[in-house]
Amino acid sequence: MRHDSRLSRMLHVLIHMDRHEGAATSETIAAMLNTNPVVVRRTMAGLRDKGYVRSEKGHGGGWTLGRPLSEMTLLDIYEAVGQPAVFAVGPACDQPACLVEQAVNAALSEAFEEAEKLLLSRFGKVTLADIARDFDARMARYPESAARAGAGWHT
Amino acid sequence: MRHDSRLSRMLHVLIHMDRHEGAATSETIAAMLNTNPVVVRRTMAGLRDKGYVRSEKGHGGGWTLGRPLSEMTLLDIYEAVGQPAVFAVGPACDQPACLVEQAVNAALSEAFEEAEKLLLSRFGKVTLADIARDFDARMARYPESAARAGAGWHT
DNA sequence: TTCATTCGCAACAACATAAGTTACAAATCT
DNA sequence: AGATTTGTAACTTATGTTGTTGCGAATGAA
Repeated sequence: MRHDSRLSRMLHVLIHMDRHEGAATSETIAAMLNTNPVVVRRTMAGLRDKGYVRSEKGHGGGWTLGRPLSEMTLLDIYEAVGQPAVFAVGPACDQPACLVEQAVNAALSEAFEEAEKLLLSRFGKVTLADIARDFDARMARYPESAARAGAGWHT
Repeated sequence: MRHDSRLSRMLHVLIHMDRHEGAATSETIAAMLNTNPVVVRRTMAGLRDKGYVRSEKGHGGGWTLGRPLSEMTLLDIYEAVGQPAVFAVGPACDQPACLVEQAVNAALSEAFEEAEKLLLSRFGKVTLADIARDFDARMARYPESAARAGAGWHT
């Protein structure tokens, strides 16, 4: 099963937007993510609905941040992109009549729910500003990449 | 993304096999899982390779347990079915040149790895005998289902 | 006003993967 | 020999993410 990369992509975009003056068009963002402007609009729509970004039509329009990175957590963005299923494995049947299967589902659910709880709780504690800070640290460590990274919109 | 149900199915089958005398054919198992004999053989092949089950061809052949349920953990079976990807969400790119994306991947990986570690560690602590015991408890609580559940091969 | 720019959205195609199916060979037992 | 049963390859189906096309609506500039 190919995994869902929307969360990763949106985090990437948001941090770039924070480091960039003015609005970014879907076209620009798509080039950065190696994808299509329509995919960008589709995915960013969820973030717009929650107020994390704003969009403007027409000349000079595009996408801008709706609030500072310090006020967005991984959990916020995860939810804004549609709370995709966390796990790629799950039960064969949701309401099995078979008691064996019920016991199996119970054992699996318990483990999965615990792991999901941990994951989301951790997501809730990490802000995009934290990631941006890590980016700054990486840029300081690798000055040869810094030129590219600091030059605005890029890969 | 539809999830992978192989782990769930194999746990289900193994416990039924434990409660059943003699070999079970792929046909019988497939009927129980509402699937196809070939899917059963394909999935059980992994368990056979690890010795959790044995298969015999020809008359009176079929599948039997290779060791007691108390000596199989959820982790064992998870690995035997091919260690499917645990998570349905992941990075857009595995080796990004972009330092922002690297920072994003690092933040996500850290959270995912921690959750996966917890999940697999928990899997390692649960034996199939534990699940079978839970099944016994459920059967005691719901005697009306017990007749069906105890009658050998069923759904 | 007219025109270029840009988002919004519906509809459809491409692609990946789990699951289901068909067909046949090989092994085993009666 | 013949029936049963697994082993496996090849193909099809189903589902979900991603990619693409097309067109409408809004915005700003000339």
